[in-house]
Amino acid sequence: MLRTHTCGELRSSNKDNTVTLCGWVDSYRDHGGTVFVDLRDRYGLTQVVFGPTGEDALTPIAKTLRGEDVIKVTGVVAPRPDGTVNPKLQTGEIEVHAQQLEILNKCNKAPFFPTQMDLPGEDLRLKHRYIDLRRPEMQQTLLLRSRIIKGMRDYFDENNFIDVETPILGRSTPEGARDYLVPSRIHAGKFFALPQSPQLYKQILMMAGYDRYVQVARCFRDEDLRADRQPEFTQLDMEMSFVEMDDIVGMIDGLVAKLAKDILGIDVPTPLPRMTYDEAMERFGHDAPDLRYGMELIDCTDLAAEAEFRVFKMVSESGGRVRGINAKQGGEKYSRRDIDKLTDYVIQDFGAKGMAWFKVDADGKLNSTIAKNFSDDLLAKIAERMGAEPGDLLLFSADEWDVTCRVLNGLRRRLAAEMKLYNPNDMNFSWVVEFPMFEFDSEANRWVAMHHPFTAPRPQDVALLDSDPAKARAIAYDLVINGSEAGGGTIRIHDSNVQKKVFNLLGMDEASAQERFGFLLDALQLGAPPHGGIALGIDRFVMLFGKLDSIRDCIAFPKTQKATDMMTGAPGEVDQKQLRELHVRSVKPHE
RNA sequence: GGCGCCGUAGCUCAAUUGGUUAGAGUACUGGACUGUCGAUCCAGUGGUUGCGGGUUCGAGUCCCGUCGGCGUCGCCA
Repeated sequence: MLRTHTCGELRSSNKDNTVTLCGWVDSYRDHGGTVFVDLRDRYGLTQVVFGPTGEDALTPIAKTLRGEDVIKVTGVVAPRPDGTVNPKLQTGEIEVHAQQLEILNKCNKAPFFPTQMDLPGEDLRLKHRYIDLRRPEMQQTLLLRSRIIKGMRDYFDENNFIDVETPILGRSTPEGARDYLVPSRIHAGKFFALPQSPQLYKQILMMAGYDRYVQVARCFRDEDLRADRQPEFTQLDMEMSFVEMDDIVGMIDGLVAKLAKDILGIDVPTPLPRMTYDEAMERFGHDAPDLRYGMELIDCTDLAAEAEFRVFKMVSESGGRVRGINAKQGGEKYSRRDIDKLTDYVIQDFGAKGMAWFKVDADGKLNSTIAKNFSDDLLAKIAERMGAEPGDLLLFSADEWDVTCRVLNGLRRRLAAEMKLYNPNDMNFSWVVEFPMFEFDSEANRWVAMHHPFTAPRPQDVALLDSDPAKARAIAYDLVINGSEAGGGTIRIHDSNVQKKVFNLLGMDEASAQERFGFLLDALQLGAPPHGGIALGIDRFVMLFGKLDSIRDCIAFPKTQKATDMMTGAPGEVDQKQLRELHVRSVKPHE
């Protein structure tokens, strides 16, 4: 090693030691006769002094040091003079009096500095990621990520899981997300796909007798990005045999409690609370509700039917729903202008046709531009149903059920954030269970699997696969943290006949099911144990445990919203020769 | 693909209703200084206002297009 210590470890007890430190110049203070340099590495900062007590010849060289130069300094540890101890630094009681200085690498014209107060734009941070990653905040996040992954690995190791790697080059399955494709050189015209998840491999491992499998698995989905979504992301993937839902959920309960304790120092009581999908949608309008605050959805469809107000009346008579939320004491905070903005928001983002609202007067009466379309008696009933008190703001969505869900979930989240209804440091863990097996895709005019096509229906719902697929519920469970889906899993189908039936329901005839998933159907008839599992989104765990707003801050080298790497410039052009070898011709758009 | 926000010095930002030579802080360069720790003081360098077009006597500012970053809807089994 070029160094004897890190920049975070010297204390008064090292007095008179001769030490060698290496690191980056965090800052320098040139006083003429004396030059102070704060030397930084990922362990901390140490003040190095060049001056009359050190080698005089060093001072002229020390004067040339600038931010982010990489240097090696040898010197003697000394207590700082009285009155110059820096309590902000862990090493603040000492300083190193330099005797030798070597500039290992000069930093010329840095586009920005890890030390600067106002962070530069994210594009610049991503382009020069090596500078951004020097920031203590980024280093803490990557350390947190490392600790979370180690905590997970240790936990599953203690529980007798085997870590098995699965292929990155696999077969494309048109179901689900868009695949990243890799052309095959050896097989002209054929392609591998990068895995959206190791789903089928881990099921096959169960059939192979590896009854407790775990993997930190990189997954790829070629879909549009969001603040919490990257095209390549990391899952803690696990699968168990001879289990029921409670076994998987209980195993994860234990993991969550351990991580919360070890990482955040909080006690999370287990078992974590569970709620069915239907209840979540009814009470919160979303399958991953944020339970850190109330403001639940309240149904007023029956009352709306009595109103003269055309929108309410028509919606309730045509099978739609009229639901609302009560923003407690929101009447003053939200002006008419603010409410107009909320209306634009729900129209623009969720396809709402409008938003009805009432403010609750000091005497408890509902007041709004639409109030004249309601009898006093009806207004009183609505107020009572909504638990209205003076000063409250009531917001309503009247539309088809799914629209009211989207609109009110959006409003609920936005208002809760704006009105600070929860402490951002609070952590809430829960399960949402019993998801529907299928959703009807009106564009494709067919059923699609809500989770994936290998999800087992509840035993009592198997008959519904034939009679009423919409009503069939899956043995599925999502882990929800603070209103985010942090993971999801299911018990899998282990009966080839049920699997064939589901494939059939999803519009696959026997031949194409055999073509795509024949290996699975075969395996399901050659000794398949009952099994199930779950995958946790590690990037999101880091986001939530680290209180970060962007998934990009949890990943060392993330992609931009347009799925590019600003540092390397990927994706990039390739030679014609490479394309020819791959039997691929590139056709640019508009040509 | 839709909607929205942003783009001015290396960096972070300002620039009145469209009006003179586009400013400040910081970084950088030179100088002063033996105890600072966001060091201080003096002086200086630094600009195709992302790019292209348009409106106007006049555009950083208004309009259209385009590129890039971000947010969001669709999408994400």
